Amino acid sequence: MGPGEIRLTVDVVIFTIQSHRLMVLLVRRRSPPFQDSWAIPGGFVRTGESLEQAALRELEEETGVKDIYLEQLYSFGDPSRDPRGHVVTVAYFALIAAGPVRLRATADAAEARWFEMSKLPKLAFDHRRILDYALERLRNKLEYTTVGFQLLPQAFTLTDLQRVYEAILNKKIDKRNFRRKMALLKVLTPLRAYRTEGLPRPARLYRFVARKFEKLKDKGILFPF
Amino acid sequence: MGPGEIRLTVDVVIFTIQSHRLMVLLVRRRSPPFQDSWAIPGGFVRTGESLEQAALRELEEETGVKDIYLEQLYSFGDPSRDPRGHVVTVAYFALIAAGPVRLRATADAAEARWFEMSKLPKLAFDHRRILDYALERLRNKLEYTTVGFQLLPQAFTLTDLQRVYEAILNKKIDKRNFRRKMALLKVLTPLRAYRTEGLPRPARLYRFVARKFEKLKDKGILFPF
DNA sequence: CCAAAAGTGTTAGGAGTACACCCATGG
DNA sequence: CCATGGGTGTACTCCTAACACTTTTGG
Repeated sequence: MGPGEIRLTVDVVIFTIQSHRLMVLLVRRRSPPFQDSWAIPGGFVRTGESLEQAALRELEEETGVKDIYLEQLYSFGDPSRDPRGHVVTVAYFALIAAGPVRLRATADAAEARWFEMSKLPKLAFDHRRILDYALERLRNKLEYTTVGFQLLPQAFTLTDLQRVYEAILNKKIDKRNFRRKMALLKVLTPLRAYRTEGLPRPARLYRFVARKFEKLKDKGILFPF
Repeated sequence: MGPGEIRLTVDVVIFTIQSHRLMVLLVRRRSPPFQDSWAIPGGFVRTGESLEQAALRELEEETGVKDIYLEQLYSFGDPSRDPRGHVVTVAYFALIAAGPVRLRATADAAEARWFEMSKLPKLAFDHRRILDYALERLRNKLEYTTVGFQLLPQAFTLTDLQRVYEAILNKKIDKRNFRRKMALLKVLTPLRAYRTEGLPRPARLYRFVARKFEKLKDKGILFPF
């Protein structure tokens, strides 16, 4: 057996928020191994294609979305992870803003569905491990980057934002402390508009302003909730 | 061109400390492309071998060391990174305790040498980028993990430890603040012994005690120098 | 007027930072 | 006795965490 026999795939863990819950996109496998099991969307890397291009391609094939947050997660290469042979996968994770996403019908996967991260089905291959790792990374990044904002639409309320943090960290956060911290960070601009639908009292809408953020990392101001 | 034409390598960025300076191990290439250039040690992953096994194998081939700190860094897969074709590499970084390391003569690399991270030669492929990324990761990890201790022998003085932090972060740290923080973390046990050689006054030796550390991460006590 | 989510301030404790002098030893 | 690196404490600032009530609206 020579080195040429190793094959390379990318798998993309796609997160979003729905009803204040962290969701992940899974596809049902149509062929063996693990036929009919749920799996993280992914596929083989093509010759001449970068890893990130391959991940973006898989992402668009499944969801039709472009221009979203994408980050390399980790590479998994245990030779026994795929019964068909030695398949190394480079895992990515992607964040989609809360809201309806049209899932595409594809040739590869008959079915694609969002699952709550806290209610996962049995997964194919080592995909459960990949998902656990992705969640851990997302939790860590929440504390020192602005990934939290990537999961919201352009305009959102402070309560929306707090719910994102609570859903991912799986714990309650004090409302006053949360708002004070966000105010201190100065990465939010209040909009003229308010949200009124379904609310007893209108809630101010905000927008994330990325350019202000870079300096904060150097100043050590973070999000340690 | 099919997916089978992508080849997979591992490259291992091997750091150590010498004379209070952060050093990295490089090998001189004996064949094209980039013949005679310096490069990060690495090689093809073998079928049936895990990525970590491959990294450990390369590490041992170059240095003869085992049982050292090894962590996956990132995967680089730009199709133009190797002129011979599409070669994806999974980069690792390894930390070797300060002290003399016997570098092995190998078939692949005629020459292997330690270089100061601040005085690097021109490197083959995209290895400069990999090295920059490894240094960034090392700096970040220094602040919230115990990687700093991996670069020292079992017994060390507080000044030794401070020099490691200073070498990696490339800045002076206040001695009193550094020592107070280390005392607060309670991960060091003083030994009975002192170091006397070459010192005006003997310096207490310490040992790192890993078991005490895990809880600190949860408590949010870190190393933000 | 009642229910429900929006919005707001204070206090106490702990970590970070800046800063200067005495101590022990070898030559 | 002197040069050299080892070793120690204090004051201030700032962030964190805990905690409860008033406001605005729709029904």
